[in-house]
Amino acid sequence: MLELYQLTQLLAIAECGTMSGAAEQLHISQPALSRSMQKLEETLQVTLFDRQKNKIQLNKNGELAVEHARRVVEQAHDLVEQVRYFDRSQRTISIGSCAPAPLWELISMVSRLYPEMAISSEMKDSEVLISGLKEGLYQFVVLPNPIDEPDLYCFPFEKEQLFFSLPPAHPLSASKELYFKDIDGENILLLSQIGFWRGVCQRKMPLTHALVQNEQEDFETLAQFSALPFFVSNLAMRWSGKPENRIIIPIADPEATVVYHFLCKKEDKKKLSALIEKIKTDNSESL
Amino acid sequence: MLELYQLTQLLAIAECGTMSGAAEQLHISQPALSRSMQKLEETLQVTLFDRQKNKIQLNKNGELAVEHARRVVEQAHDLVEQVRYFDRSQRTISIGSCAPAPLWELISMVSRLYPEMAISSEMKDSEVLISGLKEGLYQFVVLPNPIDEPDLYCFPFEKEQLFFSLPPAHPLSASKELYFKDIDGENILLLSQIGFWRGVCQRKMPLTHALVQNEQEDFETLAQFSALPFFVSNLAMRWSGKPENRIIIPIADPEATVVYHFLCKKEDKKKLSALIEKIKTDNSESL
DNA sequence: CACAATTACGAGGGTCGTAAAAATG
DNA sequence: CATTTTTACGACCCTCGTAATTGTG
Repeated sequence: MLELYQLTQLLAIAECGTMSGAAEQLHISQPALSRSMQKLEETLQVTLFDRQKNKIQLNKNGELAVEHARRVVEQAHDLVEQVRYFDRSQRTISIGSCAPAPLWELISMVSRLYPEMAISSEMKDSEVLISGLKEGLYQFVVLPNPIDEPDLYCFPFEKEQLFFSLPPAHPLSASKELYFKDIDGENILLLSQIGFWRGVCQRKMPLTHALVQNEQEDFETLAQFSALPFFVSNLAMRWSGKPENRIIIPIADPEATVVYHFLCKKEDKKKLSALIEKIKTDNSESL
Repeated sequence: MLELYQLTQLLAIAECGTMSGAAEQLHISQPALSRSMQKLEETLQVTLFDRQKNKIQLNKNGELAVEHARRVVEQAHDLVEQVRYFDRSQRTISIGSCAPAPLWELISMVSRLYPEMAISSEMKDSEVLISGLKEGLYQFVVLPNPIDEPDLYCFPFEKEQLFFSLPPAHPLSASKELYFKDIDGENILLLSQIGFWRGVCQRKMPLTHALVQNEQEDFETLAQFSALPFFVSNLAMRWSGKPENRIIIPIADPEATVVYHFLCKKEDKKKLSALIEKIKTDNSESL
């Protein structure tokens, strides 16, 4: 009977050129390898090596066998990888979101409702999220707008409202409300992982130079010890509190307010019913 | 360690749907198969079956694993087939010929000169022989004419001269020589395996109806007990003797005489030197 | 003399089969 | 009660490692 271990051993010999070297690489003794290859030749009913008492070399048969063995062993390796990956994906809920804020609540909800599942989440553009949802890359996604498609189930999730956080000394700090254009051109502090807000910012404040921070911690330090304007939102403040010594001024542009929408395949609606119920009851309570 | 026998067992289960059935098909006991699959799940770190005490069924992981396993096992099978086939081809001399007569002598020569080699021979058209030679399908071929190509080595091998074999009562049996057209239109007896002679016959005797015999034995019986004309040649008579009670009349058309040519790759000339030498010395003796 | 491959022999791991148990329809 | 899967136990095959042999540069 041909077995995979024989093929991997054959490949090791092909790599090393010598049996003793291959045996070392395989963590077995030379005699074991020698007999194993004799057995392989026996099952194939073919000689694989030119033997010259003191050294061996693959013959034509051997070289052909090595080519095939490479493919077989590689495919066997793929089998293990793929099955493990698939199994893992079956036990993982993948969430896609257009912005970070919805994930804060969703991840905690999901981990409580489906404690046996692993959770993975990522932020992408709306088109990527929708196609990813359709391909099964995500179990559900969060978009900044509703979507009406026959196979997809969509409902409003929660609202995020953007504010400017200004130092008290800022000339506009007394305003009741502001527009993006009022601050446009000033340096502002910005986090890098803010999803679609990044695009909103660039469109509405094209003249502004953003000091982008990759680390949450760095951002908070700078937010506390600099006089730079930055954004906060109702959701951010709910989770992290109001920034100290700052004036919070709502942004009046319609783009500064979004209603996030939960989106999943209709066929997955049942699987996710617990989550959907929870979201909806929370929504009605918060009204 | 993943092994092939586990994958074949998995495939058997996928085919049978039940473990006991698969065990029977594999000629092992159910418990052995059950534990083998448990071990497979262990090495993959994944469950492959839905277990319900009394019956098992492949789950999603299992179905994916089966798909991959099919490929792996199939490729492993291919490995064995291909390597064995290649080894055999290394130990086989394949001869291609345009006609049967040259093979009679060549095969006996080759089997004596290369007693460890298997011999395979076949008759094909010239173009097929030449392309087959270039592709390595044949070690050498025999053509009815010389070929001049840079990579090929060619020399005249032996001459075959065609005769009519007529019953004494035949109206033309007293002729010193005959042409194809003299017999054209009569029924003649013909063997099926005569290579390019078949084409010669059809071109030169378009009106003749050939009674084609597939079996050498049938042909000889009919040759002996019928009054039909048939062909013989110097080579055929050297090997099988002159037909009894028959008049042998040479055919004067130039197409009735061919000089067979031996043809091999120049790169194979050295390997075949023993044979080539033998042929050449035999040729010079026969002059 | 170092190094490489093969042969000999005993030990251990793993798969196998038989027997028994548990569960289902 | 027949069928199917799993667990338990003992047997045997087979691979492995150590040691010894042979042959080469």
